[in-house]
Amino acid sequence: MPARRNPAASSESVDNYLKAILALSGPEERRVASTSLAARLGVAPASVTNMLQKLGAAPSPLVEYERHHGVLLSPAGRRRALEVLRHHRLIETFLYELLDYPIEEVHAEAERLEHFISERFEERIAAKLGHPKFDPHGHCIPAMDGKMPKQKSVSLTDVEHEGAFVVDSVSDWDAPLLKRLKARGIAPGVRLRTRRRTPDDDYAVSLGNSSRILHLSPDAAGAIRLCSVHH
Amino acid sequence: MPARRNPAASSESVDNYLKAILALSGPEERRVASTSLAARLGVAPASVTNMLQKLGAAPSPLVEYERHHGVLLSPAGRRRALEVLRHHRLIETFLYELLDYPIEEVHAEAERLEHFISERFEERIAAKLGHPKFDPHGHCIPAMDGKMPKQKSVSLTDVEHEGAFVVDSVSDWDAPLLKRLKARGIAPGVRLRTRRRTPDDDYAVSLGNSSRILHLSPDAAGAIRLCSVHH
DNA sequence: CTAATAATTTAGGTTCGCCTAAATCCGCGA
DNA sequence: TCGCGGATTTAGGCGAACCTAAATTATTAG
Repeated sequence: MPARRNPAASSESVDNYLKAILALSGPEERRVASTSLAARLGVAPASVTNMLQKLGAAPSPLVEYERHHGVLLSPAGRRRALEVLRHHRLIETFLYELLDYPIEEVHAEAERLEHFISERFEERIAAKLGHPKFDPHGHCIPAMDGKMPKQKSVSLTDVEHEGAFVVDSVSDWDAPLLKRLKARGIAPGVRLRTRRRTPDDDYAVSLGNSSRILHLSPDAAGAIRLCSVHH
Repeated sequence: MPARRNPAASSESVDNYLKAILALSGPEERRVASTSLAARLGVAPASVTNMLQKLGAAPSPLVEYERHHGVLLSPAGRRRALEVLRHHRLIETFLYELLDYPIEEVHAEAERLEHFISERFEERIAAKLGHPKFDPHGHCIPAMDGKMPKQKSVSLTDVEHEGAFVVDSVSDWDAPLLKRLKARGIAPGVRLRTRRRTPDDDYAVSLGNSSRILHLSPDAAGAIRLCSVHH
């Protein structure tokens, strides 16, 4: 008989759904709508529904899915998602630190490799890197037990008034955008001052001690997360 | 319209067919029978026929296939096969040299990753390793332009002095002998060091890093072909 | 409260890579 | 030359993951 495997077994595709749910459900673990998943994954909404039904109906489900009410990771699903995220961020760090990749290329490569590396590979690069806690974008790397300190940072879009911040991370979702921001000097660790927001969709900031003002689009602003530098 | 891709586009599966054909057609580039491919790939013969038909009928074919007469790599197919082989051997070297993998684990990991690394990854690990010419098993790594010096193997009976080798193949015409050798740890891929030959018909070798010495009969020695290891 | 609109699901179809079972082809011995 | 057996191909299917188009359900404005 043709060895049929567990329908909810991890596959590249399943991994990507789990990662997307993890990302979209945020720290409060909100339920995630299929439309947002579809947008994020670049597939048709109907495909999402299909997949979620499969993932939810498996003997040991990876998600908790209810028709018309979005989806949530099950404990097993969350575990797997965090493992893949750990892979992703470790690989990014590895490519950047040990293979001298340009920062804007690490995401795409990690995105492919994260699904295929073994436990041993994970363990070895983590060791070579000295068990890093942050990837080159400033994102926190989940520990092996799946725990991850919640990062408290704000999106630049949420900041309405003047203030001094440090760039905590820049979303690595959109490589060209990442590159453009880098070219303008915006990268993790950089100090940044916000201006009061007058026109609603113009984000004006200045970098370091410079008084030169940069104007960012809402898209760009949305990709930037900040930590305040008071006290 | 649903962006249908080139039917002969490279995929993990296609890569594996090409690799297998490359391996089985040998240095003289013999035509390869579907049965041997099926055996090597662990799939049904019918599946092989299917795949070969697709690969051969594509706009730019990767193989030259004729029904009932086996298959041969096209120039493009050979190029791709050598690229994947280069990936495989570079990755093995990388895992062994830079990530301190145990030698017996490098193959399985490389087998998965070879399909997914980018040109940049290839170039970077090659650079870090100093553009190695041989993998940790002693196999030659194809150059980027696809050229690869043909490896010439020697019979153990022709080796008179000490040296480090890799078992290239063990003659299979004498099954019991083959089995006995395997039981003693001698099989293709195994690293083997020869001793100086003092009595004319005693072949003394040791395996891997072990210092234990095995004594082989002329018959056994004649069945073993070796490649030298140029680290 | 109802109707329009937006989100979601169902139904039916595709490609890929694999499988089994049933032809068919080819070379070799009688 | 005939026919037999092994090698190979054809025919018909399956599951995964995707798609479009056509329901259906939820939400929200009037």
